[in-house]
Amino acid sequence: MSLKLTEGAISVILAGGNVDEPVVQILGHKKLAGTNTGSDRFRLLISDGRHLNGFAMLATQLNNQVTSGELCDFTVVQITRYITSMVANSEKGERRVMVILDVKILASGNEVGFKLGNPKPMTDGAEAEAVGPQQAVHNKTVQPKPTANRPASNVSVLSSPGGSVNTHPISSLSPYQNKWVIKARVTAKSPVRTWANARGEGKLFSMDLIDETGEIRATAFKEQCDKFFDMIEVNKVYLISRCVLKTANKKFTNIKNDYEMTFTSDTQVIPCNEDTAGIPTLTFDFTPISALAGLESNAIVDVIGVCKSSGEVQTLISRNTNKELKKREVMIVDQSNTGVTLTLWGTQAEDFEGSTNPVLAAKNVRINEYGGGKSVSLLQSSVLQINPDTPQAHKLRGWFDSVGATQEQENISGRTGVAGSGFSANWMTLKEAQENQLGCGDKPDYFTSVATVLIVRSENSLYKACPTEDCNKKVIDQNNGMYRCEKCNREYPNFKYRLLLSVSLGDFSGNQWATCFQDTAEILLGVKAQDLGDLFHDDRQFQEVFHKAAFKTYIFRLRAKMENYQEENRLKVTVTEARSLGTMQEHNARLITEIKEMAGIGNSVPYGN
DNA sequence: CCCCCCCC
Repeated sequence: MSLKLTEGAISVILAGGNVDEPVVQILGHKKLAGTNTGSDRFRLLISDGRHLNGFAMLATQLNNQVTSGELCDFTVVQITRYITSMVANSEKGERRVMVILDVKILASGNEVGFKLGNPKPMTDGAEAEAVGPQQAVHNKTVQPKPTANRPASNVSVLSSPGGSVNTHPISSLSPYQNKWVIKARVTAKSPVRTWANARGEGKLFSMDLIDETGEIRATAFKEQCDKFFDMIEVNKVYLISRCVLKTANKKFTNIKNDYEMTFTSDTQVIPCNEDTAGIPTLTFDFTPISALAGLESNAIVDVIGVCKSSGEVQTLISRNTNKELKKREVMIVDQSNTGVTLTLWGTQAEDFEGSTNPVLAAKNVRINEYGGGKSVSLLQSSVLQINPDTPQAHKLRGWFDSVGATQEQENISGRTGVAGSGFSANWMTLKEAQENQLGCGDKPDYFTSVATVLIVRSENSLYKACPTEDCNKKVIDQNNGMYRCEKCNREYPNFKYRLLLSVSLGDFSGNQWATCFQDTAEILLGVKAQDLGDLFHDDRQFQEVFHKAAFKTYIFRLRAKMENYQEENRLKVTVTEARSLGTMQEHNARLITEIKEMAGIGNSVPYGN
């Protein structure tokens, strides 16, 4: 193998010229740390044997080749793909930066072991020497300098005489300079969303942009939202300039960039229909479905799988917003021979057609844990592609048609715990539930306890509710034979009895007050709410029902949420299910399994499997 | 200037 470097390549490239697949030697690298993992960048010192270039940026997808040592000092590589771009530099105006997109290693650094040739740093003289026709062309397409008195709307930094523009890599954008134009593809676009809070109200949409060097999120508020929403289309390429850059809050995004852009009244967006092949489309970093089980809840991942089955659209009411939600759960499977439930929301759920077993590729889905199983759920910021035309999707299709369709997959979304009961894992004693900070997050936590009913409060346990189906609002007795429902805003001649029962539950570790609504209260009391209401006039019989309910033991499914009541945090617990303990044999079998798991004895499998 | 992303 020849180790001949492409002498003179660096001066041509830095002058704006093109050199096909130059061979260079790596003589050093420097890590430019980002603020989060995944946003680190490496700057390489490269030599063509004649000149050194200390401003060769490595595309982030090649970072692992530096960290693995593959691109260590003295390594000789062929640069198979690169771009250059002008970046502002405070001392020297602009400088051309080379971004290395792909390399082929020709000889490892250890193998070579020394510096080839006698490369010298590039000087302005050297650059001038290399100026050719290309450089002359590029000099003519430099953007006009913004001036204070120029009308902003009719002179565009994007309209240059030759029709071509110098564009800047997304990876070079920062709040410290605003004279840039990016050429970027929209990979995701949010719907318009409105907000209203203490600081005001408005509307916005946001989009994700990528080019060969990186990605960034951009948001358009209010007027800009109206102005650009219809124009911006997913998968199209645009020339974008004059946005404001600010530090991205990593809490709200998984875009790998320390900054994000905000559109301003000055912002220009021009569709770009030419030379867009070099601008990448959305890239995925798929996690095999089998690996999802080992990841933490709330982690954001990309997944790809074939839809093996899909459920019906379900309608539910959000506990937080009281808004109606539509969701559809589909089972996707992949070559790891594992399946996971993927949850679609809204119109995506309604429009979904699963009967043809489409391949689904989803970017930025969130891992959820429910009942010991893991599932993935689309978020507003997720991207779902159905039957994408990619090699990976075709391979998956081939696997599914030949093997996957007929084979049984392990389902990591299946719940552990008592088989077929709908009960889930997360067994806890009452004390553990109190000590494990359950319900301290945004969402309630669910747990399961075996506990005994100690006290059942009869006071205020029964109330007269609106007779309308689905309205359980307490009615006001008008004392004229009519009952008023404030929620329905009307009076009825009748009502129905509803239960809202406070019970103290106890186990060996402690006790906990909990609330039972209609269904669970009827189970604990052993009577229907209506029948209990009919007994109301007979206090002895009425109280007897409550006495009989005490000292019975159940498997309780409990929902826990920490609430602040009179400046004190207290755990509010609701009974969502109360089940018979079953036979002692069944109960003991579960306990024995738990003990084995705790002690690490044998190949114990979750109870019920 | 948003930052909600849902349910069992």
